[in-house]
Amino acid sequence: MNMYVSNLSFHTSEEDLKDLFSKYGSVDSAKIIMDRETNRSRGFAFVEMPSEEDGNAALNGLNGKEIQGRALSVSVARQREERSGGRNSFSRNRFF
DNA sequence: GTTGAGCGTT
Repeated sequence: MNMYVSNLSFHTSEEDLKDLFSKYGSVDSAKIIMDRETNRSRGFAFVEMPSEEDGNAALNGLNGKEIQGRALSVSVARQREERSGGRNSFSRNRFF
């Protein structure tokens, strides 16, 4: 279960997300996206959970949850890219 | 000590 967490506070850390999501189930990893050039938080993150039912529970439980002054926006993440073996750009069309 | 919609460096 890959989830997209947006509207984060700039003070929120990955551990904060792990702690929040772990209340609804085991969290595989939480990654806050930082600007690659400035290394500053971009205010959104991705959280991966091994269980989808726990993931949905966390999604429903944490979406709109106010943390550190900002209301979290949780949704199912898009597919980032084909993991490996992608040899042409046609693989990007996830609907085919 | 900066900012505020968004889908990530492999």
